[in-house]
Amino acid sequence: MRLSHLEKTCQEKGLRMTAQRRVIARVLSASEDHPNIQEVYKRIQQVDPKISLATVYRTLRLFQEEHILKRHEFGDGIVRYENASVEHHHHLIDKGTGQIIEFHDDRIETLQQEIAKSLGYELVGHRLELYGVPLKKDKKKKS
Amino acid sequence: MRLSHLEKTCQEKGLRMTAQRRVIARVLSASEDHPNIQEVYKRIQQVDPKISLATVYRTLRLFQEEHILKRHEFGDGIVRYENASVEHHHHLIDKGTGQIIEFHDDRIETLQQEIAKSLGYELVGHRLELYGVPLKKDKKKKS
DNA sequence: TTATGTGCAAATACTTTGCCTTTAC
DNA sequence: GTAAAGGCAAAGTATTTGCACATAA
Repeated sequence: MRLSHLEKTCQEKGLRMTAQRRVIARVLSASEDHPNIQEVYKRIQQVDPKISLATVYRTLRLFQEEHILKRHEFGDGIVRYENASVEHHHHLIDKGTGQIIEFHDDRIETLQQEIAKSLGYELVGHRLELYGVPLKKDKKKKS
Repeated sequence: MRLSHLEKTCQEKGLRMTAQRRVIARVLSASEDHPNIQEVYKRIQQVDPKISLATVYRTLRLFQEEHILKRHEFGDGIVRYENASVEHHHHLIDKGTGQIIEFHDDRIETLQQEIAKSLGYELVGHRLELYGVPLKKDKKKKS
């Protein structure tokens, strides 16, 4: 197959597929990390340097509105994007290196539903981020 | 007593207390919501219209760095502040009205510690936001 | 064909900074 | 007295928009 996952998603949503959107969709499909706009733009430039920053902004906003992308802001004020089609998960951010680790935990999900309900709400979304530093495992060679 | 809570905190931290900082600390002490900068500025203006926006920015940043305030961004791109001295809690945001409800739940806290640990990290911070819509309680008058 | 998308530059936030004046300690 | 803080306007960033041209369907 020649279409990237995101290209297919765009088609399914009935979005008009221009060359620019194709490139942007491909770049994002290929991204397994959480790039910010500048990074996305840089990657796009490497494929087609003609694509303007305005188009990138417009397209990322469109993809966001269509729930093709998720927008994040991990406490450093920088907006990042992530392919929304990947399985539901949360993030643990390494305060030292900035590395982002994805995780999922059903107990948390259940608990959140429960809490929302107890407050009189139906949960329609949530955001959970953990910030941590690596555990010191000096005791690696446990006697 | 004449000093607001935040004024005292500032003194404890050894911050130089200017008239402007006093006003800003008082306004924030009196705020029980989660105002954004514009709102904070407006409230400050009502006390002392001479205080400049630059000073508000500088002071809010300072208070943040000193852990006197907490910075939030609840998904709408607007930066909001909250008195950091209040007890630890999380937020549930009403997607309809934007109303912010605070809650605390020890089970969540414990679970988060556990998850971080299982990923090899020591938890040093976290962020949890729930987004919900009011439950329909039509059955209010349960037969 | 024709509504929609794009590139470019200008406009609009929002936030920080330089510099000179003011002030807390 | 002196280092730190404030006011103001200018400078940065980040993002959006107006408009003429290009293009997908």
